[in-house]
Amino acid sequence: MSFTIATWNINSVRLRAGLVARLMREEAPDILCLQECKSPVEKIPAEIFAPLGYTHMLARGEKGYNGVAILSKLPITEAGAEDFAGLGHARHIAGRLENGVTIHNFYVPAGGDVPDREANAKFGQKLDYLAAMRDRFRLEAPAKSILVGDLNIAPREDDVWSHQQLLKVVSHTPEEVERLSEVMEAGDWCDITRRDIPEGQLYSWWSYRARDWEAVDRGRRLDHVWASPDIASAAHSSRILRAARGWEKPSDHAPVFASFDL
DNA sequence: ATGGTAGGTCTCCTA
Repeated sequence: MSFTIATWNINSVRLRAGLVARLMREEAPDILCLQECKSPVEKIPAEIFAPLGYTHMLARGEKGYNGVAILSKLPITEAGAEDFAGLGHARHIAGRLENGVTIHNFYVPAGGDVPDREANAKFGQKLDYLAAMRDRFRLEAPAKSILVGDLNIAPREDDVWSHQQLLKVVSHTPEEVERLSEVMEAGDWCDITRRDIPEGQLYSWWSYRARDWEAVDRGRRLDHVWASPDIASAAHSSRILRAARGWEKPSDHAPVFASFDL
């Protein structure tokens, strides 16, 4: 069995339902994981996605914040939605395919502006969230599992436009990068995107605030596809659809893809 | 050094 999975921080699934439909028509991933849906589950426009073949939906939502959804052409059943670090936010949902593969879809807290948990509670929440993810995967080593989402951390020097200039910017601080590597080591996860594309600058997010995001190209790789070690070798063809950042009324994130032959 | 844009919502909070 082969399938393609994509992860995309959509920044309002209702405002950008048309862009989701465009991605479904033009790229047709079998499974599309969304973050920042910013919608209660019952107001997600599933009726737009079902006619395009995405007849299965798993989701957690809140009124104006967070929210995660898995839209799938393949049958998928819910395999839990966990409240890491007890924040009470809709930041995780898991599903299981008929072949037994588990898919974790995460929206890790952004962490505010100041990288100091004393001065900024949101940064502390981000670190706590990552510690809870780490503990979860230490407790139960993931098998036949894929982890995707907006992890809000760009771990490598070539995952940001300037390593030096971002060392004290939330998303690329050494403390966050260390926490993310602890999550990865706890589950023995493989960073599929970087295994497939090991060289060169690679970004999945460009700020709305840049005057000309494409020319300036000050991006960060915040969105990730990981696999457990038993299925990592089945993954291939990773890519980031940078063009989607240039669509009309775009999300500030581009979708990240990987395919699996299982 | 600063401010820049975007979305959602009981007008400011979050990213």
